[in-house]
Amino acid sequence: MEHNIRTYIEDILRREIGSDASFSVERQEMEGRGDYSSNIALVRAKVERRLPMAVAEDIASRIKEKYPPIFYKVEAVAPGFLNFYLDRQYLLEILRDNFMPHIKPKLGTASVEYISANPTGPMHVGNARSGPIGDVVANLLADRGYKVVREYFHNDAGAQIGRFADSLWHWYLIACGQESTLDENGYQGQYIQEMGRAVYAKYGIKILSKPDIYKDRITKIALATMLKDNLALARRMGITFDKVIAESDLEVKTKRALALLNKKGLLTKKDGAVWFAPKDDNLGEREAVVIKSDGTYVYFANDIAYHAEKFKRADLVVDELGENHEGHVPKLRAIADAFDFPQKDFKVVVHGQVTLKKDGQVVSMAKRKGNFVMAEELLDTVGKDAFRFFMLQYAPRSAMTFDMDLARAKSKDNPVYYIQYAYARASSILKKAGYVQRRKINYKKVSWPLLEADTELALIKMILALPDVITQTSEDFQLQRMSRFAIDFARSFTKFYETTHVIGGQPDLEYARLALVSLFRDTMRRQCELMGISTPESM
RNA sequence: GCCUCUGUAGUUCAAUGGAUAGAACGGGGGACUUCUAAGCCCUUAAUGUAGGUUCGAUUCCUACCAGAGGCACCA
Repeated sequence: MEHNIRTYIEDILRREIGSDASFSVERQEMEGRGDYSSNIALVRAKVERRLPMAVAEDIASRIKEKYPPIFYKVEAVAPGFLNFYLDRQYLLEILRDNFMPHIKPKLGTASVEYISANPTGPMHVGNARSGPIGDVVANLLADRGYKVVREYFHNDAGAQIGRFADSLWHWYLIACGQESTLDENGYQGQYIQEMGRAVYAKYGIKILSKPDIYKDRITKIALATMLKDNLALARRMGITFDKVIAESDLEVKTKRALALLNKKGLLTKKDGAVWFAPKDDNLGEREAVVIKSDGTYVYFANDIAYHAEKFKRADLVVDELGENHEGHVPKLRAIADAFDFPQKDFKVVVHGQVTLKKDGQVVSMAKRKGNFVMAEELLDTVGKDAFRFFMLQYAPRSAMTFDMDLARAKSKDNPVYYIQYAYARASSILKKAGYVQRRKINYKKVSWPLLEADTELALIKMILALPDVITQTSEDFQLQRMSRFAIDFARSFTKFYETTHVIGGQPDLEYARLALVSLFRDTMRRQCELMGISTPESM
């Protein structure tokens, strides 16, 4: 394991209190609050029936006594906070420690499903938000020690697809110059009209009289094309899937999964249909039809099969969904119960809606209506890095508003460039000193104690804080923590850069500073890799 | 109607019940001839409303107001 200062302080405090009291330890950046602080005394005051300050002072003096080499100052501050100031020597020690090889624990297999866009139209921005989120979750889990399987579910079956097939046929008829009216629930986007024309261009009117054969055939081709496009688009976002599961291939597994549920008594018949009805459950919230009265499966039935399979082969299952599927989550959880998969290992990440503004207007994004902004358009406009970073800046669950025109005009304002710029500057210094490719800094030969300036120590503290940021984020999936930390980290380096000249001067000091620059660069690269953002050597 | 989520500077977003609510963009001002000015420094400005719990609330509870999503033999 990497060194985690925050949890280390937590451990110290826990030992001091000797109970499982809940309290927090957090990193501080504000002047006068130490490097880390805790509210432990405020929490304990109630239990011990003493004044918070008294408790704080008490703990402070005990810790100072017991751990003199770690903290150069531990202070109690009104109304009862405990502020820890880390000793410089101790910091440098951990820094050296971090150069030792770390053994990653083996945590088993994690399945992460994301994007899974419906193939009935091009991927829109709301869908695409799933990409960077799911991908970074996968990266974090891999970093933590899971063997990660990235999955994409291709919804190419069911009633919605039937509707799509009818619509496609309709637009083909129109292209042929035939009379035809589109069902009111039909698809009417630009893209499907083009597809209809493309079918006409390919077959002419030859297939007009054989809808029973060709409707199905052209739909299959259309769906396959859509899948291919979506995966290609994902690749442009820097995402490659290990597994693509097609709903239409699931039939056997679905039958088997339902049989198993039936054996467990979790299926009931009602109104001629078969329902999934988990018992121990408060209400019909989770009840859902799995087999329609006409004998066909609904999507949910296939989802049961798919999840049953995931629960079998993975130790951790993550679903990344849009908020419009949030109502589906209790049912998914019921599936986990049905297949005896622990709820704590089944994580559902929900991302909020993306509202788009274009020409000052809010654009609604309904696939059937066809008025949506395609992810591709956005990706073309801002590029992969800005796209990913933009999506990662906000808490996944939060709704976000996105101004297309602003994106076009101001993609340069994206903080991702601030980060990359800091990285490029660091690279530039190292290159100038001759250290990028051929020669590497030998961290073991660095006189670290020569680094004394506040800007240098601040940078070191951030380097040492990263493991904690990664750990926390891999647990709660609040991805904005990563991107925000990266911005702060870049700022910290920029401050150092602005105040300190690295090259030149006393050789040992120069070497130590070069080492710091190199370390910053390594650390930043790791972060960018986790976020899937490129690190150009120059800009 | 029922359920879920969201209301924070002009705008887009942060803040495990904590200290002086942070950034970015925008607005206003400024410095610098060194390794990259996509940079730096200063400044401007906010918790929807009304109660409640608490030593302490943007965070928890209640009501209200405003917005989004879900409540199909759709996906």
